[in-house]
Amino acid sequence: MSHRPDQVRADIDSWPTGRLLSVAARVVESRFDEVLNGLGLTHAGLIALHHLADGPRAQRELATLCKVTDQTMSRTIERLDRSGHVTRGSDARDRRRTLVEITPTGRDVLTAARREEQESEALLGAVDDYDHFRRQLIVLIAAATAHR
Amino acid sequence: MSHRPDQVRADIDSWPTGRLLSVAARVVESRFDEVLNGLGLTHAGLIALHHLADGPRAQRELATLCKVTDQTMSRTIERLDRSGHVTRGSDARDRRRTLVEITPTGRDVLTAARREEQESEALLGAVDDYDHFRRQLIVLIAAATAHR
DNA sequence: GGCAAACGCTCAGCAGGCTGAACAACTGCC
DNA sequence: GGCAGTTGTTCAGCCTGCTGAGCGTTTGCC
Repeated sequence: MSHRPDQVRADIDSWPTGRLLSVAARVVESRFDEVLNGLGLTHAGLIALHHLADGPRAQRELATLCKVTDQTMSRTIERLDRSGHVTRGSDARDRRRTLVEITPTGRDVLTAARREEQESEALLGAVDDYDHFRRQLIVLIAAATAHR
Repeated sequence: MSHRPDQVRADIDSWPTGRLLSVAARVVESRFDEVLNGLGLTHAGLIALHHLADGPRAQRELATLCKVTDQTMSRTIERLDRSGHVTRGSDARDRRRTLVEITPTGRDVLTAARREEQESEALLGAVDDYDHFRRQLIVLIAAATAHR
């Protein structure tokens, strides 16, 4: 009862778009969890590593790039540090700053994760115009972060 | 440095789609936070109320509809109960079950939230084909939840 | 009737978002 | 030089996801 496919369908149609996005994000990301787990990484950690590939960065800079708050990034980096994927050191020029650098292990893990990422997103074949879909998401994020 | 628009753009282009979805969800939902706050509600609570509009439901049923785990729903309901938006009572036919029912206050708040929801999603004007975009999200969620 | 299995919910604990507040280090201006 | 303000990070605390485990109730089969 109340589980007939058409009813579930009608139901989800009435959801606010924000919620659709959030559910979609969860299901897509969860497909990748196993891989990440095997590598001792998390989604947030992976994104941070991604931004560290080109060289060390201050935490705040990383936070901005990853579009999260400084506080959230602080914890993410702490975990990456504990797991040996990055090292932290204070900036000699400005001792308020923490410079975060990817370790060789971190780099290996990043490479492996990137390789698997492609395949893991196979699910997205369900979307008819993948590139267009991604562009829409990017436009949306830009719109939201711009005029504010 | 490294904050030139084209560079930020190039950067985000390389993000995995799951992450784009998650960031988009956050920015869209955050636009609605103030309203929700004013009503003493949260996003999770609102979705639950939405599914309670047609009558009382068991918690597990609610969890399924909202696409979250039983445990997550348990806490959401607990908060809605504390804030007076729902009441909980055990099902006489099956005392394992908790029947959740929306209160008059809950109904008022739901109506108010729904009204504001429309306007709050104005941001989504940035997307060129809104309906198509939503359909893609729904297809994606369906694909992920189906063959599993 | 009785016992094992399934079911519905909660507790514990972790990760990842957020805000507000604290604190040390730097900057700027007098 | 010194003090006020800004900046970079962290601490505390909240909400929402998740998994794993526990506990009471119901079901089903002998």
